Amino acid sequence: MAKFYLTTAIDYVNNLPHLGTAYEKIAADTIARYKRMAGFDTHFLMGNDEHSINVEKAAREKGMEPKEYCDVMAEVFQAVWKRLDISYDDFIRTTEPRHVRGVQALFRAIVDAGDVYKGKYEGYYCVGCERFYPEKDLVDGKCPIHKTVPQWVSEENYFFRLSAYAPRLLAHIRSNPEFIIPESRRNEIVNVVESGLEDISVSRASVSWGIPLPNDPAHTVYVWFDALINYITGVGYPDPNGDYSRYWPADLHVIGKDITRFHCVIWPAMLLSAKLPLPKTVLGHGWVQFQGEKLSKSLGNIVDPLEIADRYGADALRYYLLREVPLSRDGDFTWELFIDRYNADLANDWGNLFTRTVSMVHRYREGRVAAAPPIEGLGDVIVSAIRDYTGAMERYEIEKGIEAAWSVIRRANRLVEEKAPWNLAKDPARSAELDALLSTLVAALQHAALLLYPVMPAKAREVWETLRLKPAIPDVRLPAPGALLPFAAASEAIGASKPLFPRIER
RNA sequence: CGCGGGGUGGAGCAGCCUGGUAGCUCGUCGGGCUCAUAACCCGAAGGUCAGAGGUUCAAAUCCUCUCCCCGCAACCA
Repeated sequence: MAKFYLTTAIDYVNNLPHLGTAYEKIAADTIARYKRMAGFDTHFLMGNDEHSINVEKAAREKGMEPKEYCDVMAEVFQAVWKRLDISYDDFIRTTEPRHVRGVQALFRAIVDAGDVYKGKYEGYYCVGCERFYPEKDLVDGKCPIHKTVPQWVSEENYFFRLSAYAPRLLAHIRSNPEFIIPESRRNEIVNVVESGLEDISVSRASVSWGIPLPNDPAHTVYVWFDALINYITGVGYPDPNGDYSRYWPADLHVIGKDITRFHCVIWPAMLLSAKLPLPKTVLGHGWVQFQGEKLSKSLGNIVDPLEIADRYGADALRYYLLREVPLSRDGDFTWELFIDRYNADLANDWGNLFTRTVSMVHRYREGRVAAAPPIEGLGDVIVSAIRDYTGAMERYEIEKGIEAAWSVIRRANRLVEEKAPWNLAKDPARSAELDALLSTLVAALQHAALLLYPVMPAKAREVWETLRLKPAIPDVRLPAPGALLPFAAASEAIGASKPLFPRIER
């Protein structure tokens, strides 16, 4: 069986999950669910990034040990992901022994390759920011944020010979168009690499909350270097067998556009140095704004995704984000648009098709659906919807996949008007026509639910269960091109009609 | 010359790479239906595709310039 290994960025534990982080996880989760449904041996990794001086500091401020603080945050994060129905297969924390071991092994490999050397890291350092500033970024010689005079600090550090990898990186990017998507991100990285790379500092002598260098335990691994390695330690590196041999290289890293440079330049260079295969694709998605403004701590508009999920359900939030915000672009969340989409698409189209169908099956046929094949070309509509859907999902164009599913829903709603079942029901001679129509509508619901399952797993399951379809939806596979799911002849009455998405009144 | 994204009927977008009747969803207006969550279905109105110049038989689509909006460069996916 073909495998598919995907990851999201691991989250820095100093920030709570917000709408933007949730978007990334939801998108990745939908891809993972789709891949499982398409028959791939799928492995979906997420995790938390727990090292660095800032984490240590945050912990101390709360009167906790760093590890203790990270434990609490790991619980918080995973509770949110669970609430949003994120189906990760594994959750890695960078303080785990398996990660520490792998980081040291990879670091060792890079040292052995001759790509690490000791140098002096120096510059203007702002204590408030905990970071160095290039001279050009200072304002009147002061930190642009704290307006204080930075210290001149110099520290012995280990450097990674990133500069040496520019030609190979460029060649790789050029000959593998799918390595960085969307294309705009790819062009950006090509520019960066073409303009030359500088070696980077990969250790800190002053930070104790980190992973000790294998070759010099007085230093710890720089947090970014440490974090990136999770993608291989998460599947068992350095053990060459087991999950590592099965899943690496990753098929997809889903990350935010701000960290594409780390993932498309530094990370592949590290792997090249260690002589490990590179990930197939890095997808740098855009931002979700809130009511037209960027989510930011300083603006104080960080949105808790659970607030939305608690009010209208995780599926509605998932739907909105995936339908409204293509991975390749920035998008916006506004309550007004959310309610529009919810009512127009979920309540009126899908939800209404569901209730009207279920209700007619009960009203006209005591809840029993006859085993009849789809009529009037609806089968063709479904077949082409599946084809469009698969093509879109393979390109990670989830919004287009959703549209394909909607083509089935719209056609089915139209079919009801065309056939006027309320008239068929009055004429006993047309009983067979009514049977055929009803089973066609059930087939439409069945296939729409299947296609929408990766996006809205809970609601798809609800449709599936009400219609008494078997096997259970997570076990169903996408039908082969040109084929339909086998029609599940009803041996029992279907469930009661109940709104899938109650309208939001305003 | 810091980097990037975008400007298409009231709103949000597709189309642009691979020039050739301007498409979709929502909203508005009119009609139909009654199975359904006042939902569904049909029809209509509404756009000189930011602006100027150029290439071409033909440009939203290619080239040049200009204007405007928004991100990044600073917590943050």
